[in-house]
Amino acid sequence: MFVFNFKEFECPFNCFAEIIKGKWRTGIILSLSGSPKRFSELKKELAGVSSKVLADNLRALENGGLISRTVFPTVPPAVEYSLTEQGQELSGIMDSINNWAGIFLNKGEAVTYTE
Amino acid sequence: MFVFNFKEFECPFNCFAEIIKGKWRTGIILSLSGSPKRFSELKKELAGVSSKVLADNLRALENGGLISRTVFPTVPPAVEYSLTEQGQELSGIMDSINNWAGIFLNKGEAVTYTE
DNA sequence: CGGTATCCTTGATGATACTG
DNA sequence: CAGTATCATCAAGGATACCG
Repeated sequence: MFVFNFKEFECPFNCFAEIIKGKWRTGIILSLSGSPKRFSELKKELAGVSSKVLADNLRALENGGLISRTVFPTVPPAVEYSLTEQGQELSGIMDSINNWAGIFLNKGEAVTYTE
Repeated sequence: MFVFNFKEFECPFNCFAEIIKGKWRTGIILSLSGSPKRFSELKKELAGVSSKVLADNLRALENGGLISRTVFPTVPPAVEYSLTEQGQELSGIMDSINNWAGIFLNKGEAVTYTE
């Protein structure tokens, strides 16, 4: 699998777009902003994601320095994912986004589309 | 073509993800945040986009209330796209994103934008 | 438990041609 | 000028099977 290096972008916004790209990465960041989680916990929380796709995206975010992966050498193995410092800053940005979109959605109720 | 209604999302972040979805919508918003632009100007600025894809995305953003489309009944026809009030608020959010990503790209050091 | 390895589907994008 | 109509392409995502 090809993992793009986020840091190779010239344009900051293209970099951001790559980071949150696809159907699952935003959910991963949001979930980990609550607390560190194990692979199976993430898979349960992100209802519908397959192991392959979840692993692919976790690898991309880890490679980009936004999350970190800690292996506990127990039997059976336990792996914990958490946000790095940069990942936590990103989750702050996502809070702003969440606020804006929340307001946007409420304004939407005032709009009447008569069809 | 199917145009999703942004306002139908429950989750604000999914709503935002849908709004900026794909390769071109962020560029459209950023371009229009500078000044209103005509179809051909946008196409020139977003190097590589096809008429079809540009039109599809403009339609989606217009439908979502983020940009507005004004037709001047001249010959040949002139059409101007601009941000709505909600679109301008979104571009403010995108500025925050741009700042964060700029810092991220410089590995955590403060970025100074001297203009 | 936490993944990989394959194969397949699907939808966004791109190329090209055409039009009021 | 500002699109629409078709068709082709390609990578993200999903299904399933398997493994240390």
